[in-house]
Amino acid sequence: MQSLLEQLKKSVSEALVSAFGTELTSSAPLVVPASNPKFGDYQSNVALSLPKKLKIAPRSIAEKIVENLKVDNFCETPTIAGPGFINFTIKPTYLATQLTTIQTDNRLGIEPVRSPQRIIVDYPSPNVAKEMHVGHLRSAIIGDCLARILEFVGHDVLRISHIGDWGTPFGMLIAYLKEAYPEALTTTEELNLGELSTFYRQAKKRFDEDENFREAARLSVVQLQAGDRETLLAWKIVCELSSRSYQKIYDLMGLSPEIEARGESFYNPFLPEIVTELEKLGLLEESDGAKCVFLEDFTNREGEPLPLIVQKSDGGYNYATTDLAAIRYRVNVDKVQQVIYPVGSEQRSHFAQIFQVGKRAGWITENHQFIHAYFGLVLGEDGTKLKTRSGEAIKLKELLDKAITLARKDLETRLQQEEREETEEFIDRVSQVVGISAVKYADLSQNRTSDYKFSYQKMLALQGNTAPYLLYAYVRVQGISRKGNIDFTKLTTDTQILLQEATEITLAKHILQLGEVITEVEKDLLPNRLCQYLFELSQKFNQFYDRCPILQADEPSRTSRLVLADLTARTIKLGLSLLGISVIERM
RNA sequence: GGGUGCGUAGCUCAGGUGGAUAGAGCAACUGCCUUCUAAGCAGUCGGUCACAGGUUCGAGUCCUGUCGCACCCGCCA
Repeated sequence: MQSLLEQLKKSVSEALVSAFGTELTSSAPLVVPASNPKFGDYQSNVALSLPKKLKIAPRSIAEKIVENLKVDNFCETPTIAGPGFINFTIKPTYLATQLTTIQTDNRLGIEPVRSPQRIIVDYPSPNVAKEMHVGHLRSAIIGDCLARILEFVGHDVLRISHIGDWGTPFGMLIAYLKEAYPEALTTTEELNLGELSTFYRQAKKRFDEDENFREAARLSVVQLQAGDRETLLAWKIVCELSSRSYQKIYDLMGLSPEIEARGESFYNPFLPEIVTELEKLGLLEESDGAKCVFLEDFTNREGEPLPLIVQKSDGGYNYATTDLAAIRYRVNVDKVQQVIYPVGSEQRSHFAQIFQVGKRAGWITENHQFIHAYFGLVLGEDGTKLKTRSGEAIKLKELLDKAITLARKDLETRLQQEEREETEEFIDRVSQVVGISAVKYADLSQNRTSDYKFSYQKMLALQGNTAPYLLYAYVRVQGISRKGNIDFTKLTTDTQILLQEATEITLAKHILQLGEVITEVEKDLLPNRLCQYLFELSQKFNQFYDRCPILQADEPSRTSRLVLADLTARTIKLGLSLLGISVIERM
C-alpha cells in the first residue's frame, strides 16, 4: 500500500509537469506533513521554490498546480494559503478504506522495498575479556534497532559482531591464564575463572607491576601470531569464556539472536594481503619504519599529511589494518551493498580515514555505502561521562539490573496502592520488560548523534515520552479486550469503519503514517523519529480513549472503535518490536 | 595548535529539502474519576534559538567571525 505522503508526492509531481511542462519532471514536489494541523494534513511548499525558475509569482504557481492536481479520490479540494502553500486534507472516507485494507495485514500495509540490498550491521562488537559496559549500550541498542528495521523493510541483513579478540592485550590475558590457571590448559572440564572483569583487572595488575610478566605477555603475542598450539588453546578458552558472558547480556537485553560473532582474529590471515595490495596500488609509503597510507584532508599537528599506519615498524598490524581487511572481505566475499557501523562519534575520523583508504584502494565503489552511524556519549545526570563513584565504567549488567529493580519497586508500590494481588511470575515479567524497555527507549528516543543524560527516574516515568507510557497505551487496548470479552482477531473484515469524532479521525490518520516514518528511518537511520511517532500515536489514542466510549458505544460505532483500538495496539506492537522492545498484556 | 560536533523554555530534549505564529515532555499552577486501569485527559505559565555580522522574498536551519562545552589528532583498540 502506497503511503498517503507518496501518493501526494506523485500527484504534485504530475501536476507540476502538466502545468509547466516536462522541464519540471525532476523537481521535488516538496510535500511534507502539515506544519500545523489547522492547515490540514500535508502541505506542498513547491510553489515557493519555483518563482525564480518560472518567473511567475508563487501564488499563481500554486493556483496552476492546484488546477492540474488530480487528488479528489482521496483528498478534499486543496487550498492555497499564505505566500503559496498548498494544503491537503485527507477525506475521512478514504482513511476508513485504508484502515480496512490494513486490518487484515500483518505488516499493516507496509510493503517491502523494491530493491532489497545485502546489508551488514556491525554491532555490538565488545572486546574479549572485558565486561560489557555503558560504552556498548548504544551500539547494542541502536544496532539491533537498525537491523530490525532494515530487515523488516525487506533487506538481507547480516548482524556481525566485530569482536576485539586479537592484538596486544591478549598477550597479557594469555600469560595470566597460563600463570594463574595452568590446569585450564590440560583439563577438558569447564573452569570457573570468576568474574571476567576481575580476571582482566588481575591480568592488568600483573602487567603493570611485573617486568617479567610483561615479557611473558609479549612472548605470548608472538606465540599466538605464530600459531603455537598451547597459546592458541589459551586464547580460545578466554574467548569462549567471554562469549558466554556477553551472550547472557544479549539475552537479558533481548538482542536479535542472529548476531554472528566474527572477530578481528577472523581477518588475521588477510592482513599481509592488505599491505601488499595497497603497495601494488602505489598507496603505501614508509615513514619511521611503519608502512602508511598518507591521507587526503587529514593533517597532523605540524600541518603535514597524516598517515594511516597499516603495518607497524615492528611488523605487526593494528586495528586500521583489520578494519580495512573487513571492508575488503565484506565487499568481495559477503557481497554487501551497505555496511552500517553504529559506533561512537569519537571514532568519526577513524572511520572517515578507513573509508577513504577503502575507496582509494577501489574496494568501496559507488555501488557501496559504508556508513558510520555514529552516536553521542551517555552522560551521568551531572553532565559528565557516566561512571561509578570510583571512576570506573559502569557495567552494563549492573545498569540493566538496576533498571529492572527500580521498575519492580514502582510496580510493587502501585500494586499496594491499588490493592492488587499478582503472582511473582507476573511481577518478574513486568519488571523485566518495563526496566529493559525503559533503558532501550530512553536511548532510541534521543537523536542518535547527540549526547544524552542517563536518568533512571526519567526513563521509568509513567508519563512523558517513555517506554512505560507507550506500553500503557497498549495495555489499555488489551484491557478493553478482556473487559468486553473481545477477540480482536475475530473482528470481521467487512466491518464498516466510521470516523466521526475528531479524535477518531486524528487517530486514524496517525495510524496510517507508520509507513512514511519507517521509510524515513530506513533512509536516515534515526530511530528517534519512530519513537516520536509512537509517542504521538499513544497520545492520540489516549485522547480518543478519553473522548469516545468503546464497549458502551452503540453499533456500528462500537465495532468500528474496536477496530481502531486494535489497529492502534498492533501499530504500537509492531513499532516497538522494530525498536527491539516487547509488549505485555497487563502491567 | 589543527580537526569534528554541539549551544533551542527553569530542567530533559525534538525541530526533515531554508517556508506559515519555534514544538514536546518534565517541573509549577487550575480543572476532570457512580463510566473500558486517573500509569489518563483538558488547560495556564514559560523563548533575544550562545553572541555579532552576512546570503535570501523568507534563517533555529546556509556562510563568516567571536565566546563556551565535548570529542579526536603516528605505530592502543
